Amino acid sequence: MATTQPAAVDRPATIHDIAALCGVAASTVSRALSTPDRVNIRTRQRIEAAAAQLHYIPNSQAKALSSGRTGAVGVLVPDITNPFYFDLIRGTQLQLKAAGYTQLLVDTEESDEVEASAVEQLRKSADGIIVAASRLSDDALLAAAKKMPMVTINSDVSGVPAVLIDTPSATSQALDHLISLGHTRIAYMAGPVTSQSSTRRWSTLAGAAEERGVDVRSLGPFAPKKQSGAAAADAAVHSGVTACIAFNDLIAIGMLQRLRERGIRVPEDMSIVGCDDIFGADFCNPPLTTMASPIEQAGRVAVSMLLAQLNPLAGGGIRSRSLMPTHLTVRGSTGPAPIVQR
Amino acid sequence: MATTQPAAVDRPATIHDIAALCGVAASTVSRALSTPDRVNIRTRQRIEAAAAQLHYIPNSQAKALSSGRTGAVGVLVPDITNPFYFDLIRGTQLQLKAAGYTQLLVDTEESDEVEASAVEQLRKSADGIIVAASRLSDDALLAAAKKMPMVTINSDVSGVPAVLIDTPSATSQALDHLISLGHTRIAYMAGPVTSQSSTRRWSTLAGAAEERGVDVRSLGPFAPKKQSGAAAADAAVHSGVTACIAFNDLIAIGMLQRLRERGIRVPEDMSIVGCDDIFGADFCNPPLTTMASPIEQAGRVAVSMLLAQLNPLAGGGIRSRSLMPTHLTVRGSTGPAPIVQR
DNA sequence: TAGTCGATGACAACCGATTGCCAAATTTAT
DNA sequence: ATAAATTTGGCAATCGGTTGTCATCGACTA
Repeated sequence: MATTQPAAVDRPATIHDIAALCGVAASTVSRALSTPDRVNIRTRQRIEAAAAQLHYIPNSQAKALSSGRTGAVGVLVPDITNPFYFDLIRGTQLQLKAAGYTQLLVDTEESDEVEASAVEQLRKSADGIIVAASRLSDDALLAAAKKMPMVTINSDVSGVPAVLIDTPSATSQALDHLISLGHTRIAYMAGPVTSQSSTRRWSTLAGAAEERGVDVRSLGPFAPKKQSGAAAADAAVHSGVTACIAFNDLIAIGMLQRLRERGIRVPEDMSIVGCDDIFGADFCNPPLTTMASPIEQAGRVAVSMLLAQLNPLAGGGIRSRSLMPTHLTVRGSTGPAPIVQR
Repeated sequence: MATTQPAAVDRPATIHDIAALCGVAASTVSRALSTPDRVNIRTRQRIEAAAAQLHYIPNSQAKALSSGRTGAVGVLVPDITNPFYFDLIRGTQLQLKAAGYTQLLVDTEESDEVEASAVEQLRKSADGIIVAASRLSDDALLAAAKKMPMVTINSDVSGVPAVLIDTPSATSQALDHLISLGHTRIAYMAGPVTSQSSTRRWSTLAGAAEERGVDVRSLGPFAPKKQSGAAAADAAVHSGVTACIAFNDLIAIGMLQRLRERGIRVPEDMSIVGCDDIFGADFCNPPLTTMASPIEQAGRVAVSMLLAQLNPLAGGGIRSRSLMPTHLTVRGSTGPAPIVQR
């Protein structure tokens, strides 16, 4: 067998090999594979058979170079090791894969400069980008979005399609939850100053607190890492509040650890609310009351929105905003306010 | 100013634009940028200035196509959402970035087929790959390694460079730890059957148990996910052991949760040892005794080994094996064996 | 039977770089 | 001053596809 096979060296097959094997031009092979209707069904079948026989795998570089489309989408996150992004990444990965795209994951290290250079880099090597929790200014983001298709997650900039996770509304729920437990002196443990989510959440919280007539102050900012929790815990204790709403679960969990070290009981002496319901929030000690949202779904939606931008053919107007619902998940880290006020 | 600038449209600049601006050939620009010595220092400076002025960014696709080198390295992990891989990924990412490479992260979904096809795919689009916790057979892995530069993590296949995390030796430590606490009936909660780490660890453990004359049995296999912990916990309880060594922390943490639900106290009624010291192992309830190793460093080492393969120029023989030390971290999930034997 | 049209496939330019080869320019040696 | 040895820079092929243009062919219409 295999008498027809001319020179099956070890080098991967190209469309030229297929063309030679079938006695047609390379362009015909290209069309047969990408625009099947443009080619006679019988030649197409011959070509497909030859392709299979030679284990043909298209060279994505070459394809990208000549067509201008790379088949890749960049996904930028500030910190890969932050569990919050795991599900997000998984969501984008699954959805991109289903659509035949490749995911280029980039860790921007919580830095606006790294993020900007990554965007610039990706401009050549990706068809579009998804930017989670951008640290860029609104203007920079808008400028970037004009240069290449983009969807942001948790950045609300007019003119830039976005998936927003509705933590502000959940924050109000959290506040009501704490108020109903008798807390009146509450702290918000803020995230990075460059984080839009943090500032948005604080403004919502401050407004809600005023309406309800309770004392809510902002402490921080704190880096969104578990280690920052120690400083946050100390700040909270020192400020005399009885409950805290943390920027995210990482900080909240760090606080839990620190408070335990200091012998301060949660929730008896201090209630803690986190945000994101990350891996670990359900099994820490005590389990964390937190604001949960469908993160993986947020990733999928972001991909859908981006792909709609890339292939405008399919009907349906392009959504430019998508709000993901968020709800409060009550666990063991919140409880009645201590009776003895200090 | 900018009178010389001919047609600075919005399209990114190419070497041809630079060439035109400097009045030299495109090839000279290419050389000036990649082989500076091959070009007169004065023209080089002019070219560099022009490049900066035009915000030139080389097109990686084109570069890859003509040079054969992509400047990218594929990193394959079975499950992105498994916290164990976070630090690994971060390690590879940092080291690759430092060397000017791009990381292509792929989630192989715990499937050998997905893994195989990813390897095939990456053959064109990456210069080399790093495969963590491969689910491929030894033969398949060896065959793949012959086709392209590769470093595995936790796969011990002769002929394939590998970084091995020395959990077997730590497993013996864990066993001794449990024995010293008085345990004599111990279970190993096995991971996936296709996981080499799991089988290697079990054989080490079985050998050590025989030497020491204690009863260690293998239960499972269990998927390396937190949900599997429930089944694992029930199996352990049913088998009548007083201590368990779990394939990884995910299973161990899942067991902790399940045991708590069933009212079985840890460590009073049952001791649990995990493996990997993942995010969460220190703050679960009780904190998990586990086997820790420098995962991020493992990622860095894997990258170094791969880059040594890619650029054999630099002196120093290529290491083909690297063993990462592991140690037992004792926390609250292990304690003395219950006095009343059932 | 002549004329028209759609389907099909081949040719060739092109994407943006790299690189082998050669010629011109410059330096050095004689 | 001339020849030889080096630099230095340009031409053109190449990587592996995509895509616009055009010739060919058969079928259908008039």
